[in-house]
Amino acid sequence: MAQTAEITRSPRRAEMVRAAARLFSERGYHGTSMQHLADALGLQRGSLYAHIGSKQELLFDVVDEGAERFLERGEKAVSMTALAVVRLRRLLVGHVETAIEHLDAATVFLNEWRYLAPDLAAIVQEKRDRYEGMVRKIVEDGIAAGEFRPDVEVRFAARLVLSAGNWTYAWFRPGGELGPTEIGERFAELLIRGLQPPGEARR
Amino acid sequence: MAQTAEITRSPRRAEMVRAAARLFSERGYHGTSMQHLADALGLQRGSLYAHIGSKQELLFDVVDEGAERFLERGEKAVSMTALAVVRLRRLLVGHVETAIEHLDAATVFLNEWRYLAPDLAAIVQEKRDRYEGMVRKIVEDGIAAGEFRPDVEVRFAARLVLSAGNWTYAWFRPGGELGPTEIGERFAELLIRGLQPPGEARR
DNA sequence: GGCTTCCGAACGACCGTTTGTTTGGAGAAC
DNA sequence: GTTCTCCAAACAAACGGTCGTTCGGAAGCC
Repeated sequence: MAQTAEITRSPRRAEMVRAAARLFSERGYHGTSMQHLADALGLQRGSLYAHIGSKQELLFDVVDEGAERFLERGEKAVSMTALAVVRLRRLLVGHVETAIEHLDAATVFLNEWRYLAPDLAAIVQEKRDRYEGMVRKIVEDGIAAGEFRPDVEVRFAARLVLSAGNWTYAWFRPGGELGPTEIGERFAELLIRGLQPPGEARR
Repeated sequence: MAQTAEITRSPRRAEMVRAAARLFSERGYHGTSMQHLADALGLQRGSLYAHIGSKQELLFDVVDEGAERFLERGEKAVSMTALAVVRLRRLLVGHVETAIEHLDAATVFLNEWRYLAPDLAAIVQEKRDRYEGMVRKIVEDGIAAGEFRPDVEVRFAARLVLSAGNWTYAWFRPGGELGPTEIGERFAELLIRGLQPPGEARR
């Protein structure tokens, strides 16, 4: 064979994954052709295959990289020795920071992962579940410790928290008045305290 | 010309828009071919063009239909004569209900609208802004009336509310234990009261 | 007959991928 | 210092297939 497409992680390959992350996030997976990617790197279409196995493999690399980053930050937050409120705040700030620092990969991770083939999707699904489990753990701890209302439904609250966090950077534009950290903090604040003033009777 | 692609809304055409909504939501706009659509309707590829002008036109119809439904429900909620808390609750319940009743169109409205050509995207953007404005209005009213904390940032809170609402049906599966109305209500509850018990000191 | 609806073939363009070959340079051998 | 060998990187061309769209004509129905 003329060229072997090994699984090696060369620096050139990393460049390609990065370029793919940007294109996939802008145009979507199916909206991005290998021609687009080749153009972005100043290459011929076919030359890409000296470094990658397939377009699908490229998608997996981008998505998995995104997942790993969230997991890393999340684990730090859950394993802290602190009040649930503090840990939740830390996780949310980390979440938003990670998402915005790697906006392309995060966008692809959220919007395009469903185009992964079943076996690859399963790997990512497991990591998503693990992450959601972290949020649930914190909420559970908070209820047990009396920091959160005893009547909040754990699974529901966790989903809501992630939902809000995941949509946040759909409207984030770099150069706005608020940085990632500020957004994360306000975000946690609002979720923990709610819109109502403290002590307000329930309506 | 043999076939005129008018702007008429025939019943057959509506069928096509509905089928397109389902396919676009499942496979994405670029991941759906006219062949897929023709198969779903038991037709030949070319036959579709007796009813529609282009694939892009089909996307616009699906997205715009989704937008209109949200606006209709939203307007009912803002224009109510009631406490801001009540109106917010009503808007959120309506939002989730609408989204789930028309899950396909809502999904396309959220995930695929960015593939609209600039002039069509602008029309949808205006409607999105209008909807966001409604949420902002309610939050503003709530602050003015003392129902919400005076220090909540209106634009930020509104975005957060919509963010959470928009991701909610990404994980909604029909036949689960909770229906759309229940989800909407719990959703509003959590956003208004927060995770913390009432009267809890701020940490 | 006129209308709507669809078929079936064709259009040029582009898709992701494979292939054989060329290129430029690094390292060893002389 | 010149040759020779080797290798990774990229090129250019082609593969079979699919893309969205057009169009002439054939049915079916009023």
